[in-house]
Amino acid sequence: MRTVSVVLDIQTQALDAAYTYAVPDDMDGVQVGCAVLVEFGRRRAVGYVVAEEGSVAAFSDGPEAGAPSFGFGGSGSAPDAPASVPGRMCFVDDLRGEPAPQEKKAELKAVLAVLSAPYFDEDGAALIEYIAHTYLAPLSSCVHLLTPAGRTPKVVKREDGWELQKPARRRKPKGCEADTPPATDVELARRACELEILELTEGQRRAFDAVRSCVERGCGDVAVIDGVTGSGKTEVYLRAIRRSLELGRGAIVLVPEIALTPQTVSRFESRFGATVAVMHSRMTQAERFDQWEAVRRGEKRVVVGARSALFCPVPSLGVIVIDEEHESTYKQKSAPRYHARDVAAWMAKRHGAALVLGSATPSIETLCRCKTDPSWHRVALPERANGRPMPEVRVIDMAREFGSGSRSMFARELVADLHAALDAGRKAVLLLNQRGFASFVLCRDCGFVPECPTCSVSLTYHERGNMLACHHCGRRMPAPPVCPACGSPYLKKFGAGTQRVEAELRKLLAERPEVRIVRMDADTTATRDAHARLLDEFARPGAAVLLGTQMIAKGLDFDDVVLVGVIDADTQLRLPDFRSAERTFDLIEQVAGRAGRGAFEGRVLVQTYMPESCAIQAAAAYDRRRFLADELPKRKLLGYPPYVRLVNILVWGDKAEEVREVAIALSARIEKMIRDVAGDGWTSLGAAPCAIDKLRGSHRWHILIKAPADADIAAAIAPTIRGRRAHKRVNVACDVDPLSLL
DNA sequence: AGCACGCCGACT
DNA sequence: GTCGGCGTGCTC
Repeated sequence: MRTVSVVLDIQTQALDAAYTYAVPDDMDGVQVGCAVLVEFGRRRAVGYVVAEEGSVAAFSDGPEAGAPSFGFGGSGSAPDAPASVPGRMCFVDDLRGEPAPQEKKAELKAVLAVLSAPYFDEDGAALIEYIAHTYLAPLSSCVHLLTPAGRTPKVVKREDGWELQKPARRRKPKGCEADTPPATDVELARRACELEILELTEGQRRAFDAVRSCVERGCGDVAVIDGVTGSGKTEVYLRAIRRSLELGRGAIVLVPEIALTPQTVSRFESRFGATVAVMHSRMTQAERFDQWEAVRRGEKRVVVGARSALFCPVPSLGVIVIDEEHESTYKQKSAPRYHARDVAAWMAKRHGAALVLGSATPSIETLCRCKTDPSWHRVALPERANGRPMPEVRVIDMAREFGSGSRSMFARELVADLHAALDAGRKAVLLLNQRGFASFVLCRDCGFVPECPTCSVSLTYHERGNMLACHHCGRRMPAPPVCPACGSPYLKKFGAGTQRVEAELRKLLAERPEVRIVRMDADTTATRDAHARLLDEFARPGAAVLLGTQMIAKGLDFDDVVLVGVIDADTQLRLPDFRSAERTFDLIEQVAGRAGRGAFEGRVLVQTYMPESCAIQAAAAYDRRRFLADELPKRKLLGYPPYVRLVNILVWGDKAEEVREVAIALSARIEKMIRDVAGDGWTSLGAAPCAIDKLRGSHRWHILIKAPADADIAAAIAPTIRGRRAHKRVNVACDVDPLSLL
């Protein structure tokens, strides 16, 4: 009898294993990747076929002494069990060590119906298993990475039982179906090649050679293009994709969500035409599904999108490009907490594809990997493609500025340069890391600072509507006229946000009504096409100032920007995070790259109260070596990546006391695991409340673990995490290689 | 998650 | 005497 492993589409930690079902002899179409309807207990559920039962052994880690195996074999979730035999059904009775009657094995339920064509193949199933294993994530959350959002069948409970809801049949996207057969990859490559009119620079040629040999070798090599802003990395990506198409293979390009502007997308479309599929969060589910379908059918061979585009079903994948590789948007902040760069590296190996990572500021982890892993190759592009020099960066000591009598948030030098740029009819970009008007409000009489009632962070004052807003949960409330604690009328707004800088800027430029001031932050880009509209507004000929948060730091390419001002470089630097110096360095280098891209010389002014800090000094000198010489010994001394790996175990729930108890108990088990099995180089910092210990009403604790850089984290931690009994009201999740510890 | 089973308090 | 609270366990 044929059997299959099925991951149930029921979102709970307790059901996080594959279950085995029988396939009736007369049922057709049950394949890996299909959604199926099954009976589970006395309910019905949708599940996804992840393996033919006979092949389960291939997924299993292989039983090790005392450790439960993990994989699609089911039963792996049973704690402290003798190792199960791969590929054999293993009931809980067996695991308890009782002499269970073998006949129980026959009691398999049957698949009731096939609900869909396959969403993924064996490679996809292996990818699901890899992500679930590596990041200790629930299997069903990993399955949904490969499944088109909102287009999968569901069962819902009704009074009269369980009802199946199939997604509505989608009308054919207008026209363009049968009339012209899609061009072959080779033909697409030929057309793209004709559009390669620009001569590559020496650096681009070297980078392309390195990338091309990775593509041609087809063994999952990684090329890191370490190229300054404006060095022409995109042209290298375009040619890498063309080369991949020549070999009959498709491509995936990941960009940070915010870079998914028409500007970026049109670069790819003008080179590869209608074969480009675009995926981003502002699209409707139906639009995404149409793209997903076209990719799956092989009609579109190049996918450009944000993190989740990595899982688009591109047949015969030849190259994956990740632009701005250092960006933290590539790490998912909810389960499965995967890092697109690391998953892409695995996929490249599996598919015999190449991985191309590009950045002006590669992450320290990536730079380090290039030194230790022979399949990771770094190529430098130290010069801009147009031969222009990098703009001069000047650091302005704001304490000294204040000391000499200036009370403005703009240093005198910045004001002078701004007027000069605008006089010449050119443009300026001002960067500020804080949206809203003021970062917090403080009572001058009693020191009270209004906090979000559900998030334990201070509220940000927004001038629009005189509101206080929580930037974590989005809650908004009217700003109180007097101190809620003591009734004092002296509520002072501290710190400057984009709204306040905009107001100051309008005052400063009151004599110049013709100068356009465009503010770009999460508040002004909330609507669907706001991002593109604001950029168009800024791009119009003539003097203009673009004022925004980090979202303006990357990707902008306007020839007539001659001045970049960083209003407060310290906001990042002061965060209690071991990566804050690296982020500050990256931010300054990235934003500096917006200036002087065209024929005009650019200039960058960085305002700071910490002018001596190495991150700022080194960034101003474009001297990464100097930054690393300062930063790496600190990381080593304090025990942070890249010298160790981190795992952050998150514990949260509604009841503070229950969360605390679970966290402390779990911490004890972790410490026991470290003593008994993990060995040297592992440490646990114990259970502690999170820095933001309340978020959206949920109380949060965490356990930070440090492991040796070469440790097999999943293997060591899985028994403790997967093997624990799920608590009703307290959730536990793992964040492997976390980017944020808040 | 959802459903059953099971063991202790106030009520048609 | 039963109805019903939710604590515990199980679902291929």
